[in-house]
Amino acid sequence: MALVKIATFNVNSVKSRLPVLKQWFDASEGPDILCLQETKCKDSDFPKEFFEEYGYFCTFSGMKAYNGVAVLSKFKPDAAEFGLGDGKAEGGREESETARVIRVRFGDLNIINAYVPQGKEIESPEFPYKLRFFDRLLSLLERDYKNTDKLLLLGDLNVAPTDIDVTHPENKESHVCFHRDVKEAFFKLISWGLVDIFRLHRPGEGEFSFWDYRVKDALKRNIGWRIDHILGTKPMADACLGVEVERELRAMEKPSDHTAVVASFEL
DNA sequence: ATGGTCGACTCTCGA
Repeated sequence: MALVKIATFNVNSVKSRLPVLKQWFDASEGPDILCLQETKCKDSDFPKEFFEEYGYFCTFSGMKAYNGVAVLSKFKPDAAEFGLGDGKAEGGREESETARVIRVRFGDLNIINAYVPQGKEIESPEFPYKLRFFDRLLSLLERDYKNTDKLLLLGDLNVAPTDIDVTHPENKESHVCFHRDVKEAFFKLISWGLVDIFRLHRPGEGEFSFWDYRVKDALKRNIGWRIDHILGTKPMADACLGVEVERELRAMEKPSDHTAVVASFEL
């Protein structure tokens, strides 16, 4: 049995976020497993050495300018896979899908780090693509895992599933991260056998992971969204001791618009 | 309050 801290953080460019990450790692021990999204750099540019100095093994898959995911871990992964693995990437989207999903296994612990497409606008082709992406995540769970496995699905899922996950739900019904169709897709995924572990430990209002750069004093006024998620099977929910939202990272110089969410497990 | 910024890459797009 050991305490294992597992985190998700949309960094909006890993290279520009190194000072924030450095302060975080220096101030505390740093999570044991850190899932990043929107690293925005190709694999040859990934700042591997930075993370290795803090004792992390690096598993990453990126592309120039957009998307990109990474799993930094204090344990060496036993296996790693990229993308949804269903051979169904639509024309021209192969590269971006590989840069949106990483699956890593440590013994019997399975981690899926996902950056779900944002969806642009309801009337755009990107929105139905986003909905299909959720369906394909569900197919991946059905295909490769059991809901009795130790499994976490975490990352920027670009959906605020309930009214308390946004600041003003009444005017967000046509937002791609709050439309009923995307909430339905989220709950369909959940119903496979996942628990919203973040929400389980933080049931109150005002628990957000993202504060838009464009909203004046968004962090101070706490105008945000809960779109970064830590979902897990029941064995993982049972093993979770607590969840922390690292608001201080969002308050630092040159923050990401998202912050890190960290769950502690007794595994 | 996705209006207002930020990051990557050419100046405009994506979030």
